Amino acid sequence: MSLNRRFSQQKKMIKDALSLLDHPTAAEVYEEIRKDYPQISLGTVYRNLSLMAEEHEILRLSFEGSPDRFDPNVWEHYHIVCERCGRIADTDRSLQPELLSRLDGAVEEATGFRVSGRCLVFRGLCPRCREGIS
Amino acid sequence: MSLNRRFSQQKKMIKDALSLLDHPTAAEVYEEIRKDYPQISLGTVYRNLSLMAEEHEILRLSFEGSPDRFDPNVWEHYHIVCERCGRIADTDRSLQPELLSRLDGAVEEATGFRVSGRCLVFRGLCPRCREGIS
DNA sequence: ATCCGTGCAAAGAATTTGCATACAT
DNA sequence: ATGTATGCAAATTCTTTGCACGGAT
Repeated sequence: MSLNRRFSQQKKMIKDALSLLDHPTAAEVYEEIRKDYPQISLGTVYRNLSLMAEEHEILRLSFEGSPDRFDPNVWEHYHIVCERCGRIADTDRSLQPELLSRLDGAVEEATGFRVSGRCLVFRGLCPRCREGIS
Repeated sequence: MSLNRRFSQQKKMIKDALSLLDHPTAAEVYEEIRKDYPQISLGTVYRNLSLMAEEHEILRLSFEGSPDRFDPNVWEHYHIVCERCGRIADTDRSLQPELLSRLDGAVEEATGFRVSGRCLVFRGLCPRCREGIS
């Protein structure tokens, strides 16, 4: 049942924009590509991003109050959003596996669910925005 | 500058539906209320939910692939979604404050952000869906 | 009597989809 | 030659908003 997917120049441009832009929305990817290739269509951007996310080639991220964002880093990792400027940073290296499995264990015990993954989004102030506040 | 908000029957129905339905979407709240009060309008449901969320009277939750959901429990708490049936459960009591502050601390150290909150969504299989799988 | 909240419908934002053509295989 | 992927535009889905009217204060 797996379809034969072809290589396309547009898909490559989309992946490039993804790495360049850090956690962009589809519209941001579209605008970036348009600089070099104005005939790109927003539908193509959405189509490729959705397909790649389905195939786990990239991640689709959902943040409250913003359109979906996309991430070429498919390793499970987590994010923190600056509540002042909206900047998004990865928290990967900060979360020891030991801490996560204790967390999962606690959740499993309390809910009876079997945990297979997590989506952790922290909120806070980024270094730049912390200056001049206190 | 705070406006005088009035009491309305509709707002009460919406809060009632919220507690009844666990993590419903606006459309689900709307359908529930329509059973008893068919003239309710979806706009009114959205208007009230958005206002209440802004005033921190309820929470607005964003899950990937689903419209926003609403929660009358305003204490910071977390959720787990069944990847088979979509059921959403709370994980509150399971997460010891000690574990969370270690998590926050690790994130702060790695990112330089100051953490002020988190939105934790776990993924897994609910007890019902685990049966008959292995 | 005032003026906020409602119902309705239209507008708006985000995303998906149908179709004819272009292009990778 | 075949059949996906594209560009375009229309369609969907989710959510917000403008306006005249009804209801809470």
